[in-house]
Amino acid sequence: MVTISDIAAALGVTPSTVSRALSGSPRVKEETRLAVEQMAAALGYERNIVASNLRKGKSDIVGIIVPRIHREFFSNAIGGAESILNAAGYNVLICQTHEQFDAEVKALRTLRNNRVAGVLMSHAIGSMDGSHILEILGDRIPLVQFDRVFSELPGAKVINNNAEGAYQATKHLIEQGYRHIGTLAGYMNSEAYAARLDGYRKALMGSGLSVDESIVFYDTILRETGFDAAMKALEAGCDALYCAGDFCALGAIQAARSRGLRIPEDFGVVGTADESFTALMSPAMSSLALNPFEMGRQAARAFLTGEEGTVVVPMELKERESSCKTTNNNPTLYA
Amino acid sequence: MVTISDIAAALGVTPSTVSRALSGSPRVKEETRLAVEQMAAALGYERNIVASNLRKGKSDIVGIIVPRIHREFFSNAIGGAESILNAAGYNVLICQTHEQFDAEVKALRTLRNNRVAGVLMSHAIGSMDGSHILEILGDRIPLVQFDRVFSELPGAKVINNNAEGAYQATKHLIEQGYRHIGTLAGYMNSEAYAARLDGYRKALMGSGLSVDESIVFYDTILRETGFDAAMKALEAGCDALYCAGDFCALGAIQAARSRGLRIPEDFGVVGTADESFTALMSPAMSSLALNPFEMGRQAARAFLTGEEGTVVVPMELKERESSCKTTNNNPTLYA
DNA sequence: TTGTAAGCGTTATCAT
DNA sequence: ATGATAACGCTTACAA
Repeated sequence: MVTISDIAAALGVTPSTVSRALSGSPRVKEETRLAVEQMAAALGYERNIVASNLRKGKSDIVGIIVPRIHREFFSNAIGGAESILNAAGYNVLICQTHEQFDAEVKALRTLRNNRVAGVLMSHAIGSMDGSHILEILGDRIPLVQFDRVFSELPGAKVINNNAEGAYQATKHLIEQGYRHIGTLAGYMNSEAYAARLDGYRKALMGSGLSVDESIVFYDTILRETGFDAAMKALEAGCDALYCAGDFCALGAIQAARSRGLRIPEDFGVVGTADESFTALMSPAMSSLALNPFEMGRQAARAFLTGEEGTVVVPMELKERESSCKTTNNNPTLYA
Repeated sequence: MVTISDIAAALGVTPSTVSRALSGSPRVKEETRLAVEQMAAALGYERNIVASNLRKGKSDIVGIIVPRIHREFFSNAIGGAESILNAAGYNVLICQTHEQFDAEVKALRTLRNNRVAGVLMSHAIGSMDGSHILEILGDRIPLVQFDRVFSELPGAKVINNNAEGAYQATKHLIEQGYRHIGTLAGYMNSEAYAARLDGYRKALMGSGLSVDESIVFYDTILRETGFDAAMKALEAGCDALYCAGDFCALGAIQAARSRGLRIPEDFGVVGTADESFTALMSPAMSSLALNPFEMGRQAARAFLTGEEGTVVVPMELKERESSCKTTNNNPTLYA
């Protein structure tokens, strides 16, 4: 591997001059800068970033920790962060925790030991609080939390406006004529799910409908548990469900079908996350989109600017067949 | 940040001793090793991997270059590679090319300049050959190509047995009673698609059916182009299509439905890639799975062992509703 | 404008 | 078993 010393030797100057020339310092004669650049090209020189980073005491790598990259939400969030970070000259080191506390600790240590410039993270379900994050990163490595955040930690945060989104989704169901609307609410130890339940309640109350706690179902985010909860909801006389996830919403649709109900005529469903299958299935499922790409962008931007506030990214209701018995402006993709 | 010198000073020994103690050298007295370890823990020391790597002239980072991480195939392949590499003490730096040659060159340079231990890659559609790869990585950074490979490059390769898989998929359609089977074949400048077409042809010929070139459609991998090609196939009297992708297969199903045909009774479809929507839609789509997780694992293993051969990962036909007019052992998820 | 020299934190080669 | 020293490749005061 050719180094700046090789270039210096070939030109009869010192490594410092070469270093200055290559890093665009003004304290170099135009003539020598040209000579250095030409020689560098001729020898096929490429700066050793490892050495450069060691000397400068900083890194061009930003670590991103997520539960699993194959979840669309996270891969899109990573894509959004990357688009901003690459443009700013940073590279991205991605770690998965598979929702496990131990893996999260290991990832944090790895990033710290690699002296990354910063960490963007969405914590594992297995992490009950953020004390380990603070302890490992210290106050030298900036942290930006997104989606799954520990409010008690300092630093920037990027979250969705879950309450507002769920409010809109529920209001949409009301406007479509559904009158006994339940919810698959998810896990209440997650701030995001709690906020969605809040929005659901506010929408009902705001429309003069009562909140029936017997059709609020907790801890249901999988298709299977969504199916079971929806069966109970049907027995309780529900005619629609706002679901805090897409997979449990899918289960709800299957449950309604197993009872011979038509969707959306007899039963309405809105999911959350806008997973790609929701638009492809038949009937196409309405879903509250999380805008992960934008969340990733905002997280990256917060890292770059160093602003420590909380950024709220709007959600967007995708109205499709499964909840539109009145209007049908978003027909299924199936002709 | 606490360094080995701090530990050394605190114990009245030299940095060399501390370094040896911490890296498990046998040339350290058990007693001092213990003292060093305790002091390291007490001071909260963590090895500076950047410095270590510079000195050792190697890195614990493996670069992975893919077109886009949000494609399920690639995020799963990355997951597979990561599972092996993390266990072996490596970390993973992920770069996306968005299918563009320029971005691929930039990614290769970034990884080279970071002196990564190796590169696992699946090249962009925009890369017409692999000369830039060889030129940038040289022979110092080991390269493993997976899925999209340039055969002419040296080094390890991991590919699917596309010909065999497409053969099985087409044979399955024949066994289900379809008799005029066309194909949406994809791009012939990709070795993977060419091999699939080959398998399709062999299956027809092996069953005594003739290959009708008028129902072999090229350059169709999107839903939209799949729809258009399928319409032509229907006019030509096709009763089934083997599709070299899942999205064009979705288009084909939509085309058949738009003509009032029932699936699978009147028209059979098999896609390729086993995208998750295929199992969720109705009718559930049969698809030839690519086993991306296993491909990632094999790519990582090839890097670790240094073996330079070509590993062939088997594909797996997922028989679902869209192609099973005889048997229906894989009903749709909708009850 | 360029050179000198020190140092980032670690590890390897000597020597003791 | 430990210490002294140099070196990995680069950057940056400081000096000239």
